[in-house]
Amino acid sequence: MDMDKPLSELTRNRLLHAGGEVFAERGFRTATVREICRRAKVNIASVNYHFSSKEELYASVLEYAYQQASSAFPNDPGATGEDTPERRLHNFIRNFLSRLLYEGRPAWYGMLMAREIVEPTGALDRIIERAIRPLHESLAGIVRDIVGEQTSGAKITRCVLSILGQCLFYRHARPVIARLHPSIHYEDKDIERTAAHIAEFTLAALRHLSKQGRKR
Amino acid sequence: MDMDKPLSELTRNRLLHAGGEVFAERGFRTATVREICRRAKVNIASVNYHFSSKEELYASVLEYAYQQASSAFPNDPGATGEDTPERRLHNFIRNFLSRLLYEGRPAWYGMLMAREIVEPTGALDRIIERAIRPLHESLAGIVRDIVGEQTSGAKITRCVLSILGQCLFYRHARPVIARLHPSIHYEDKDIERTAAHIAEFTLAALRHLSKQGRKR
Amino acid sequence: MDMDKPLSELTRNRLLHAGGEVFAERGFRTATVREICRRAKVNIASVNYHFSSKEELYASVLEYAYQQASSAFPNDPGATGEDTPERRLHNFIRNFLSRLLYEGRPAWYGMLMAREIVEPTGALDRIIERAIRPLHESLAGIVRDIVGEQTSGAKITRCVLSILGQCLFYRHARPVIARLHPSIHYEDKDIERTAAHIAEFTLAALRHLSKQGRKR
Amino acid sequence: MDMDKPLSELTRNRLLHAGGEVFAERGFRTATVREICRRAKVNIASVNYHFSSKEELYASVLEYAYQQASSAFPNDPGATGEDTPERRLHNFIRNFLSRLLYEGRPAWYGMLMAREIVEPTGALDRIIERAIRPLHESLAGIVRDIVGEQTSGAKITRCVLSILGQCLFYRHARPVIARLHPSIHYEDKDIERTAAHIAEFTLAALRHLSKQGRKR
DNA sequence: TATGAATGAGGGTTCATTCAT
DNA sequence: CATGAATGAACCCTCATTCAT
Repeated sequence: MDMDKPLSELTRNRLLHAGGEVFAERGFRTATVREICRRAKVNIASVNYHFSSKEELYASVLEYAYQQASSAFPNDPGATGEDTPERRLHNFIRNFLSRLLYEGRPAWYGMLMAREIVEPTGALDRIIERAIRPLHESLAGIVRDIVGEQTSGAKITRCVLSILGQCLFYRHARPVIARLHPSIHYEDKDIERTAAHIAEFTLAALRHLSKQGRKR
Repeated sequence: MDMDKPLSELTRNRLLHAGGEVFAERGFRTATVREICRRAKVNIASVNYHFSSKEELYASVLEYAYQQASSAFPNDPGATGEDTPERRLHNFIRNFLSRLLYEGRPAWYGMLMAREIVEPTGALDRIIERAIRPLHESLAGIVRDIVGEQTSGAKITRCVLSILGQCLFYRHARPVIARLHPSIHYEDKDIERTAAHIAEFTLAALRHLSKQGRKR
Repeated sequence: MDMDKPLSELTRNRLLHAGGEVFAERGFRTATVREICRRAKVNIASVNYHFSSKEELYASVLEYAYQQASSAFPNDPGATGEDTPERRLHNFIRNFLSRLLYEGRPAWYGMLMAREIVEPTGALDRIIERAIRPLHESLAGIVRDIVGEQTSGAKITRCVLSILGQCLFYRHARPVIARLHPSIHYEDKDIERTAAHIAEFTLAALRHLSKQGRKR
Repeated sequence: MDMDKPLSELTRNRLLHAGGEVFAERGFRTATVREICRRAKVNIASVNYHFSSKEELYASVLEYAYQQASSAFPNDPGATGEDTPERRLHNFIRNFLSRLLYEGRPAWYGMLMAREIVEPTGALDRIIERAIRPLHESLAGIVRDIVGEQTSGAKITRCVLSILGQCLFYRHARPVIARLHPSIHYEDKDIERTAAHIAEFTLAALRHLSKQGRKR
């Protein structure tokens, strides 16, 4: 049958996938268009034909990765439903870790995000507005529900950073963790376990702050 | 006693400093030997003459940076003295953050370490054994002193990762934090404030674990 | 009688016009097929479909430009009518300058000719026989009528070159003239003024030669 | 003996000569760095090492050509000595033609100038100030000495353009002249003959203007 | 011991052209 | 007839490294 999928879509998609892999492995500058095209099995001029430049390809890969990750996992992790704030926090952490560490397709979303955060390119601003700021705000809402309204915005921000820092560390420091603590793996159930720890660690801290706040 | 080698030593040192700056700013692959030599005001062939290759220069820079940082800050942060474990934890966090974020000379130690953690080169293994493993173990000792001996090693490791993750996030995600939370700065007193938050956040969590442990 | 070919004719014509513009602006090698097709608003494959190659398009553009210019201006400038030779010379110069410098549609005939003269392509020979040789001969006839039959053909040729050189300089050196003498413009009345000068300058020279010839 | 001529000078000079040839033959855009390096028998990276870009090489070639031509022929053609204005005009024309058409080394000065005039690059402004404006002014002085002070500056400018146009035509239209008038050559004595014609043609015209001016 | 010129591999990009649709 | 995606050669330039001095 072969629905009327245009031929170009195929090449474009191949480039997006190959680009995602190579950019994730090597970073923007170190990645080469030639390697991407080799892996995508397309002509080297295709990048400029479909994306007009390496930089644009990179931006498109980030966009594509974001969409893929968004559709693979619930759209606004932890913010849905009428669960207790504690459960929403746990859900958020599990979901965020899954996005970062999940090894399925596209395996490189987390790595791309991590690279972009540490070594930003011109595409960072778009990423921040599209993906990161909503994440921060969503998490801040959950934290506020736990610690109570009397806690200052600055304090809540610090807590958000503490939570994200704990999660992202498993992505950023993965090579180091692999060497120092080889017993920590990244399968689904390992991610579950990691999420459980971070949720417990964080909840204890937030409850402490909540009590402090109420005392004042 | 070979007093007459200051000139070549000088060139070496200039290359180490310039290399530290440029590698920290641009990363290993993106940094260019020309730029390093330009900034060091030495001949372009000096890198290969003194270090035989760009890669060896990079390894030497990491080693040099580690030594400089070790002499600038207490050698084993938080492990010294006979303070209470809680104060030692706070000291450790403050000290680690300072190393990571301090902007004085050499400003690039933290950035180099952060880069190496996220995007390891061949030099990572040496770094791990020289700097990172001792750090992990030192911190694990403090955590154990707080939560008590009955807590499992795996749990302690997780806590160590949670602490380091909170700290490193301020380095890794600095560009993002600067955009989302421009009120967070990196002066000495800001580092102090960040350390205070992380210490409080962590202590609350650890005390919770400690109580849980005792219940069991 | 084949009334139904307007569409392909339209594409051809659009390519001829766009090609004329772009070739005139950029020259044969520097002009790109993409730019021409973009400006003609036709598919990029059209050039090879209608003209089989960029080179053939260029030759067709030259041919087309010649025809357009021939129909826009009297066919054999200065040779018609039974005017005095002096008036015919003035007419010739004005007409030739108009062809070269006229900015209306197609504005690019003069530029194409000028480019082809300075930097000939494979199409030059055709141009010479179709356009340039008749021009030279026509002008030589006028000159001969002024200086008299006793003047040698070689001398007449030199005079023809002197006249054409004066005219073409305004085309060839236009960028330089614009910088050195910004008061010289290229509107209709400016062309008239330029033609008047060249005609006066030339007539004085030719009359001198004429007198010299008669003395001998 | 081999005086201490640096080795680099050799490569630089080779590139200047090869660049002059290729740029003259093909024009700036069409000329390739590869071809230039091939002809100069140097590595392809040498252009960027010695001149940092193709564009800079081109500018250097123009500069070099100008200096070579200046030293090969009297510096300010026609302006020297206390000759009569008529002889100075003849000298100027002969000298200018020689620069343009001389086939010795570097044969390409005239072609480069001609190309730059017709199809200016970014280097045109420098050329104008260094070479073309002085030429115009020098020639304008001679013309003024012949036609008298009462003639307007605009008229003198027109005469200068008429003279330069006659001369440059032999360069610009050389391919066409070669086809239409194969009896015209470019040897030294032919240049002499061409100069004689242009000088005679021009002098007749200028004397006419001079008389007109005096009548008024 | 130190220099700066020279090297060649490989970088991203652009081009006229071709081909399946 | 017409399209737009695909091609591969060639473009200029940058790089870490080497070599003669």
